[in-house]
Amino acid sequence: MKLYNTLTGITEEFVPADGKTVKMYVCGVTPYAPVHVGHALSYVAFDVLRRYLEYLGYQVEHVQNFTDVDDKIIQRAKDAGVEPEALADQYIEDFFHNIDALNVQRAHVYPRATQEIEPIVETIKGLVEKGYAYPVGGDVYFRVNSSDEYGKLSHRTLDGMIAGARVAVDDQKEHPMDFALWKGAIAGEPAWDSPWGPGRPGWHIECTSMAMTYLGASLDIHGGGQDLIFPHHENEIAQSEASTGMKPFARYWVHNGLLMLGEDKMSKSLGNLVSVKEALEEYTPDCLRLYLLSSHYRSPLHYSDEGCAAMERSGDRLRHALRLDNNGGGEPLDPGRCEARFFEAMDDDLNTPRALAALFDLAREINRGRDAGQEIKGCQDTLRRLGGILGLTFQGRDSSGEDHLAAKPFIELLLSTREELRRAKQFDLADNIRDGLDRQGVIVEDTPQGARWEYHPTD
RNA sequence: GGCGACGUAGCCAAGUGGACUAAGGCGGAGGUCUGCAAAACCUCUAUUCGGCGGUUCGAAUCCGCCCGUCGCCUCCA
Repeated sequence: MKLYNTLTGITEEFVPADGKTVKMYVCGVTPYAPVHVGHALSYVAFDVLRRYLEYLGYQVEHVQNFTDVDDKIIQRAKDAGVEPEALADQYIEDFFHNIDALNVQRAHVYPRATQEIEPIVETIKGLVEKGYAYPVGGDVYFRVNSSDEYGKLSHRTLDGMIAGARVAVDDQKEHPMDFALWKGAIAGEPAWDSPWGPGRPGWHIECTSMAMTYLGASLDIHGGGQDLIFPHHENEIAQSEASTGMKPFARYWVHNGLLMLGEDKMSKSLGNLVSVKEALEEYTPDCLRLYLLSSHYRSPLHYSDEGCAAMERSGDRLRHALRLDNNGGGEPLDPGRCEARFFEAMDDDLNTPRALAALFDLAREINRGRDAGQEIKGCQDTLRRLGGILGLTFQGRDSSGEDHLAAKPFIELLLSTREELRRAKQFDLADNIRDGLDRQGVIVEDTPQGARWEYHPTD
């Protein structure tokens, strides 16, 4: 398949270094707030990438970290009067709960920065010994000038960055762009021992260390949101390549576009976010996936209720095509053309909008084939299989909640009365019951198997 | 200020030089089904791709300028 590589700026044929095992590291969250739909966009995109690579026959080794020590966690924990570790635990649990609900396959390893301090310190030690980093005042900084390739991922130069004039001046640092590998301890904050005194890891070094610990010195794919390209991933490259002397640290850098809410990107720091939990209260997991996959993974996507609601209906369309039964035993319908279009789209830098279009066309052909009396079973199996590569479950809204509705026996009593009235051709009275229920939020639909109803609270 | 992305139907969104006389979804309009509805299905729904120039036999697709939107340069998926 072809993948766009941020490092080279072009779409390249992707093949893992050893031809069969894909080492994939995806940047995880800093757990101090509920996981939001923007995170979901990223993890669903990489989930689809992984599922597709596995479908192609590769074995994927998937590692995703938690940055469980950082300024924001410490601050939030202080505000909430809990230990930073407890706060992180709470949001890691939230992360798993919601990401599982979205049918995202779990990574094989989820290292946590706080549990990897030893290898992190070792990595920093090595960088200091080789002259790529220097300790000063309890901190350790990476010497940005030690690499003439610094800026190769984000495609910018040190001069250009400084011209931005938003670089904080710090007299301790040799160069304004030097970044912290180790931060000296501040009283009352979590700290670990190190050769430079007590402190904690900087933001970027943990990923370098954990990626190497669990996947080795060279990764096939390193992923994350586009907002991580600079400085996070740029710094990771600098550290990692300096540390091992091996280039490239990651062969393919894959970045997803950012989710927008209103005029800005959805982000924890701006506070304009919709949590996955909130979204799942309104929409099915398939609906959210369809929505997140309806635009290309590298494009920005605007989140909206209207958009999600539209996707719920399009999801119904796919589900319905799978529910149909054969209507006569005619010629089997051939899914080949749609299937080929699906794979062609997926091969082309994971073009999920086009892949979805192929799925919708397949659904239409199933509907048409059924009406024409053709054998549709094979096409339905294909639709289910291809949808599975996109992580779709084809599960509709769970209607079991209605069992708990206190009014259920009364509704069913009214409906059986209505059924008798209909049989007696007393349609005015029957329609009265239907309209009356409708006003209470109970939607009645007649089917060959009898009346179906659904409760939609009217708020 | 520097770097980058984008602007396609009422809305979302593919397509990036020639079978595009522009996918797909939502919405809308007709139809089938139904006692009537609903749901579902089927059909139709952009002579045109932000604007103006240019290159080319040929441009939504390449180049230039203009207008507009967004991202990164600071924590962020």
